[in-house]
Amino acid sequence: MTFSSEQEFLSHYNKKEFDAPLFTVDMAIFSVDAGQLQVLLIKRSNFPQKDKWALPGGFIDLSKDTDLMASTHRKLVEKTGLKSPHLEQVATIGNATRDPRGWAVTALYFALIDFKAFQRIATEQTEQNTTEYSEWVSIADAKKLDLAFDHLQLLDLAIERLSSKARYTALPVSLMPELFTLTELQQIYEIILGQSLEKKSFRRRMIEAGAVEETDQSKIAGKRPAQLYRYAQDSFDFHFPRILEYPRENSK
Amino acid sequence: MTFSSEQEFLSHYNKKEFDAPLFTVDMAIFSVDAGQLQVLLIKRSNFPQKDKWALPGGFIDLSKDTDLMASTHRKLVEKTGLKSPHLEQVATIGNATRDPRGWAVTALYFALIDFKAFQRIATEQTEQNTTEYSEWVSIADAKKLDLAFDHLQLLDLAIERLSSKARYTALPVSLMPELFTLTELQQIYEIILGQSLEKKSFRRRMIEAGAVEETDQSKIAGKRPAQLYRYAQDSFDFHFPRILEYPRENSK
DNA sequence: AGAATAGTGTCTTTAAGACAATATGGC
DNA sequence: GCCATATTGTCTTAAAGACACTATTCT
Repeated sequence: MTFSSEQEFLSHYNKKEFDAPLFTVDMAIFSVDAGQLQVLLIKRSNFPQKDKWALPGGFIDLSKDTDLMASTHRKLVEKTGLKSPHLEQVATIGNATRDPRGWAVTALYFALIDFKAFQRIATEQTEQNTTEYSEWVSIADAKKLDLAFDHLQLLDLAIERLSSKARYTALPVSLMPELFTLTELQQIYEIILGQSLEKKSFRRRMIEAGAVEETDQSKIAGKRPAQLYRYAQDSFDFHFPRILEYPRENSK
Repeated sequence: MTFSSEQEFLSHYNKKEFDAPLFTVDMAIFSVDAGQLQVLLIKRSNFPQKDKWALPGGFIDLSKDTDLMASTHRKLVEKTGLKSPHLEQVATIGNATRDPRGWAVTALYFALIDFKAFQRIATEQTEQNTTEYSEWVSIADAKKLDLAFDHLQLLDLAIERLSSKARYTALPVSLMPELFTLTELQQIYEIILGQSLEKKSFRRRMIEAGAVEETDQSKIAGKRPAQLYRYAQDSFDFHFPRILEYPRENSK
């Protein structure tokens, strides 16, 4: 059948005639608590892979979601109640075997949220509007679970992206509350990178590159009070001029 | 309807019951010729957007393609005849308005190929097995065209990824033949970055980081013969320790 | 005073940028 | 010898790493 115009073509077009892959979005929602990087997992309440732990995600709602980011954002709000955390696409994985229902594609995102803010919201909305049970799991524990589908691999991709971006961006600031001390921020970086950082270099880098700015407040928590800083850039994707190095050989 | 086992669920599952977005892969195939970055565009021979220039791409073949990369690779081979160029995912874009047929998602890739190798293959297989007309277009020209769908935006994304990776990886080497001179390689970098680079810094960087290695051959092309080098890493994703800087203020 | 945490001084190191100088081969 | 292009020498600069030192508060 041939058509003489775009309009005529479109009026005859029926996408159900074609075999399309399943398409979902999945996300790794990260947070830091108890000195460890945590990820929010849900327990699947439906087939397939019922009762397994999985990354939150699901199908696009073609009538509600205007674009991929909006769809992911909607799911994130449903799970956490948080409106504007950092959300970023990691990769898109698709193959014939990852889902027993058939050829399936997933767009993988990761989100970074402040654990304290999540707790505040979670206690407010006592009744979660989700039927799925969810839980924060440390990365170390998550890697030991038998996650649904290829979600272990997806989780690895997301962690790798996060830690590689922590080497040259201010991204980890999005895991912090509005005001924070540089020591607190450094601890978050160290958890993400799995490596300890030089205090002086870290502070100099943050301040001199203009990533953070002093506030007039300080935080008293036992010992010497610490200066509170706030993030001083528009985007968490702020790039430092250089990468954080891996530890040098000859350091004691 | 409830199911008592995964098997029972799957035997009743019919994906056509659900409304899924259209899913395609698209790619920006880059090459350098005549001192300019070029992209391979095809002229669409079917509706929708018939007769418009577009990035090569299309639907997944669920029976032939094992995964997304394989599908993209197959399309790339169909267009260029080249088997193992660099191929990399850039991003996945999906929304309700980018395709008149409905909610559509595309996984965008870019490929880097040696223009000379392409010409050689193209003349070998005189009869291209593609019905679509394709043509190399310089980036400057491509940006002036009224490309199909949101392909102008996709092209921009791919170019941005390429040039940002040229700042800290050896990726542009994949646009070169097996053996090349450092001056030739530097020219490619300069075209991609749209910026001239310091000769000494460039050579030192390439050699000292171990990205390239001398061969015992040299190239005579008129004036002083130049040493031929080959790439000395496994992956084109080799990272240099630092980024190439933007030109300094006080340089003459 | 002592402990613990916050914050600074300052020397070293690494790799890039600037730019002048030298080398090689064709004509 | 002259020109064009290839290649090197070497000084400067930017920002990170190392590590010791000082500062502030609590008990």
